[in-house]
Amino acid sequence: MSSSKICMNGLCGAKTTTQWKRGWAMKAGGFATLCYSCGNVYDQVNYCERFHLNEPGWRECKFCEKPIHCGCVVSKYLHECLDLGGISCIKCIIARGTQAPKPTQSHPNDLPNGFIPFSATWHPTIGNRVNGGAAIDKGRLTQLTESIEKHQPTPSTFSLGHQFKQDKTRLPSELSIGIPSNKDIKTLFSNSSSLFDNGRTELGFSSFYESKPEPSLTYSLGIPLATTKSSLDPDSCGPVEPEKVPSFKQCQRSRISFPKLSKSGLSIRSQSNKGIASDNRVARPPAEGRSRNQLLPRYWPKITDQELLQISGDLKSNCTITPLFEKVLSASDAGRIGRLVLPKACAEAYFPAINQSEGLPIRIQDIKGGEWTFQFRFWPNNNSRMYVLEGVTPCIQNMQLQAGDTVIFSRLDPGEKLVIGCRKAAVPTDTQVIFLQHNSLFTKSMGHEAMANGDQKTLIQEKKKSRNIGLKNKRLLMHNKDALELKVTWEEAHELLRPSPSPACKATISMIENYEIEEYDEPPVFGKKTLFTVHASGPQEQWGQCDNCFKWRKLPPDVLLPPKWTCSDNVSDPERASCSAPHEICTKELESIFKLGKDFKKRKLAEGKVVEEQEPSGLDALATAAVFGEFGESSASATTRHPRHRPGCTCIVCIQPPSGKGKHKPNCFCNVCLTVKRRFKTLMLRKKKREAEKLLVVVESGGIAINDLNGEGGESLGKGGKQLDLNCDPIKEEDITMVDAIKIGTQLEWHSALVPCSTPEGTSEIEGHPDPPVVGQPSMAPPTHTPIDESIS
DNA sequence: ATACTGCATGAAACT
DNA sequence: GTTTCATGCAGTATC
Repeated sequence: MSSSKICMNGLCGAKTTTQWKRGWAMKAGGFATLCYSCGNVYDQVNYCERFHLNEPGWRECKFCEKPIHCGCVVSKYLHECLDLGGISCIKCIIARGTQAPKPTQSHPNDLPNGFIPFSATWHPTIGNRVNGGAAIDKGRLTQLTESIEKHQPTPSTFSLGHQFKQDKTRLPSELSIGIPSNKDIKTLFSNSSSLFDNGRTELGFSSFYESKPEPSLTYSLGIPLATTKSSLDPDSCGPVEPEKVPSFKQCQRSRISFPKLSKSGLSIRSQSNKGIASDNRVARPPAEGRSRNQLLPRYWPKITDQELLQISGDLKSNCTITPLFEKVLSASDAGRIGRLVLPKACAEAYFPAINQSEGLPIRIQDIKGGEWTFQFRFWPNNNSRMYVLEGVTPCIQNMQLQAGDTVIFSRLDPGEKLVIGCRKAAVPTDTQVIFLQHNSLFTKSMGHEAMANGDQKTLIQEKKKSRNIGLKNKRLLMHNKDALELKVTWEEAHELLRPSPSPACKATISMIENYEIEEYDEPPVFGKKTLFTVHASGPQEQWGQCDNCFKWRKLPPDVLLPPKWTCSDNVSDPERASCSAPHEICTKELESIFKLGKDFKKRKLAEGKVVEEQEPSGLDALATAAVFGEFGESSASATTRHPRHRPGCTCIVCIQPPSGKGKHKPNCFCNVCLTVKRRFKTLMLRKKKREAEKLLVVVESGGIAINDLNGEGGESLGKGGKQLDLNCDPIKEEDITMVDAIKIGTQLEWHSALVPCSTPEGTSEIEGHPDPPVVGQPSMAPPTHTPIDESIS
């Protein structure tokens, strides 16, 4: 359909509109006409068919002096108020019609002349119509109003615009009333794509899918919130076919001149049914604005009526507040950088249009009445824009917000002043997700995928959907203090893993880079937690607690306890294989041990920042543990490594010096560093000795000249002899040349020069070790193997 | 060394 | 495949 007529919507500006779309069927015959540009709806005589004004045209809201169209729901200055047959001025939000909250002061233009609220009608073409209904007189209107006040059932609304997008979530009963089927609508609107681009179509039809009372969000701050549970007389629903007759509830329509219920709202309630996010927030489509229908539901304001009233009360102003959108603060939003990323659609819909990247300063009021000035600007981004508010830190801090909390932007009318509000995140949100994710991971690692039951998955999905902290905030999640705590717990959990007690469960031992790897066909089980004490000069001890008498029994360090363990299982110490046996050491000493263990854990937590930076270097933690063992009288902590490698263990895995951040200093005298130095020195001396002997044999037999050795054997050291290839096994004599030995000796001297070798007394003996040396710093190649438990985690 | 700035990147969401 | 947006990062400014 095309014509050259001018759009009647004075704000459309589409004076040259040449294309008109066919809208829905008119009860008078034919089809409504839609303005291609603004989506405004006209019938064939160019005026809105919705309210059937006696005299089409514009009138003025005498309250706010804004022009009011004939009642066309797409009029910029006329709020949708279809649900109960009323209209409201979008500027002053004072509604008139059957369901308007009664203003404390009468609107001068109350029930304008000629205004007749619509009611549902039946149209032979598209079935029940819930808009553009029959004309009724004022007497009938009064009657309806009384009926509404009498019944007050639970209204709900649904808008067609949403229906198209959110078809999947509609309740089965949703279209049981006089609403065209999707097919009908799609047919009718097959050429009306722009209709959904400007957010107007949603005003055209209403439906019902919520059973919960949804109060109107039409507020005037000077007006007490009226209870808007309401109804219409079923008669007003107009003639409909019996099988299509809407229920009483369906027939009435809540008067929403504001963001209405949405799919999201429903979704949230579904969540609440599952015990998550159990608030009664309902996401509402945003208020009028440019491209408002493009706003993602997650940005729809989920502000409760009480909160709105609270804000209204806080502002102590006789104004109307309109929630526009909200956003969950990301880590970067709430961070010190002071930049709040605005959803593009929201920024373009509700903030001033800006052409320059620098943007412009924008004043936003908080709910306490304080004024903040932010820089509203954008950055070019992939042929698009990224809108930010700069300088929000003071405001965020003032409101004591952090990542995960929500800021809500609203508009204060008259004056179109922006207001920023907030909502704190629910407490369990983050940890819940982390726990579940960890739980899922853990389950998986144990080979128990089946254990990740549907509830958990659902829970995770729900949380993901809710996006309180989105997936893009993984880092935030893991840097959370709770997460750190959890991480430690996770490591501890690893420690408790035991091979399945099943007799059929036998270990398959394979060698990977000279390390024994035990593999089991069956998933591990949790063992009993024990405590280890490490003395600098003595052997490490393990302590296990009896499940019966709760006494602590000393155990050999390599014993792994089953989940249930009692004194009678203490085969290693027959004297204390009974609960009646006394404690091995006095209670005070035990307390001391446990306190040290706790202190160690506390310290670990306190060093969370360091842990963050160093993660996932569990070896560093081991080194720390080793230091702890050396300098403390004794230490007790749960090992965080493979069960075989306890604190104090000096095997090649555990003694690897730290690398990267958190390196030990050259003059560090910790157990790890001293052991490494000692072993390296011993090894090199032994090599020197062997090579000298070999050379002697060669020289004596008139063999190879020394210079010739440079060509082959020297390669592994590099031309400058500065690089040492420790991937070769230095024990293999055939790989070592005299030059190698000399150069290695030089390396050792150089290393010694860096690290004053002040070997403690009693540790100066030459020590051999079957493992190849792995030295981290400063010029050594990193170890090539992956520690066992790191590969697990 | 630290803070600020403007853009780039890539995962996730969306179409 | 495209868009959005959280965050990284390099260059620059400031202390």
